Amino acid sequence: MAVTVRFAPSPTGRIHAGNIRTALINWMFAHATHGRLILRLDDTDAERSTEEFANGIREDLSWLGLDWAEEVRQSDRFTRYDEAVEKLKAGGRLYPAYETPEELELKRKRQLARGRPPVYDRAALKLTPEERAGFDAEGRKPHWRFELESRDVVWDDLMRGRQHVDAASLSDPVLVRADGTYLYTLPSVVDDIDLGITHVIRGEDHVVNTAPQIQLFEALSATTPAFGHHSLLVGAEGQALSKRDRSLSIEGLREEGIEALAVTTYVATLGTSDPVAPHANLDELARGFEFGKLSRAPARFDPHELRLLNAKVLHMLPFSVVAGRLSAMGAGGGEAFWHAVRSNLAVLADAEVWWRVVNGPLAPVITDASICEQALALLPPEPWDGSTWERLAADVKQATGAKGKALFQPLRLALTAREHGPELKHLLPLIGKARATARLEGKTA
RNA sequence: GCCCCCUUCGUCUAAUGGUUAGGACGUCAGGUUUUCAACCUGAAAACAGGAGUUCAAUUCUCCUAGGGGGUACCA
Repeated sequence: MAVTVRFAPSPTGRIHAGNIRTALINWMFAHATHGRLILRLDDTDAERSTEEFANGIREDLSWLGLDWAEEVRQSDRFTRYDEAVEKLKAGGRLYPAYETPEELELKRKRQLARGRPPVYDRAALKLTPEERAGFDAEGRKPHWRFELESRDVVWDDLMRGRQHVDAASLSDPVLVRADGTYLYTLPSVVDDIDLGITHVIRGEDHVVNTAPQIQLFEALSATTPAFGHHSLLVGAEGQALSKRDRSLSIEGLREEGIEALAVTTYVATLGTSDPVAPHANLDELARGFEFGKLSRAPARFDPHELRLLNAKVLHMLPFSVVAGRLSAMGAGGGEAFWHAVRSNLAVLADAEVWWRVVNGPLAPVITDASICEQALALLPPEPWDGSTWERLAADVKQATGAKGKALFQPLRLALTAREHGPELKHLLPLIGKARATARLEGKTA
């Protein structure tokens, strides 16, 4: 059976590095197996879900180059969930409970105080028909719980190996709220069934959820998919990743000028036995993907390391990939320009500075007028190429007797107005004779 | 509180019941580029702690500590 996986964010916020890891693992697995990735928007919570966030998620995924074969949203599928509810009621697995959230909270506190796990006591299961009728007559609306079978639930996790969860230690999950809306559990399972999901790949925060979900698949007479739970990312200090940390949001990273490929490469190789090193594209990343390479320990997401990787990724990007963005920022210059400056960039936007150096206008910095004068006089006729600079430097050296830093620093400052930068050998032909002449004369050009 | 998972250089990790515990990133030093970056070479740098099993434990077992996750009418 063809692999079908899904990435299921809830559009109640923008996605961050941790979500992207889940998305990326799903994408790489689908890609490597020629399977399908479905984007599922878990928007059953109408209060907090917005179209704006949904757009933001699509935008972030697209920017990263993670495409999906199909999109579904849970808010379109309520009739399917209603049908599943009927089936579960008919099977005797769904029961109404009338406790208020406050009452449940109190029960939990009492259990905790006695050193007991806060597991629902199933009081509602012991209600007589008369008692239920009484609550209904009062106008109290029940919420609905799924009655778990008290047994050890076992599955072979794609990343963690054989897992056991004792369902007897779990509360019967609420599937339907008192107001009739759905919680995450049932829609997720019904969607996985209807969409033919073969592998549920998500973060380890869902490990325990898997037990009730497996029982739900069974109660709905469906085949259970394979499950895989990856470890979660933590921050540079080992702390849990916060959804509010903007430096970790995909939007924030993009605004900072980080390359999409740097983000995907970093997140895909972090916490794996592969070195964190630049890759040419997503395909290459997907080719190396194996569940077994993922460590079970949480990995640290360090923005500083990401920036270092970003520079390396940038240095190997071919001109064709950046041409459009360079001209969008007003830096023309073509391939020669790109190759001259790319290894001096930390983020692509830095190219703009060098474009001005090459294209002007630029006010030169004259620190040694006589060297500049000599250079001016010795400027050869165009066309200029990669050897022009070396000849010029040699000629000026001979004419002035200056050498080393005393020779090169004044020329660099006059020609580029800064102390550091790409090799003048590559820069000089791009600057051209007209601008070089003017700058050596101390004029802005 | 209870349950599950995890712990090897600063970071991501490899390997193994007997190894000089390997690699990558970073750091430091040298080279190269008469600048910076890039590049090349080299160096420093780790088995969380304690018991036990064993001729031998980083590796197996237990305990402790630390980290992560779960324990919702969140997802």
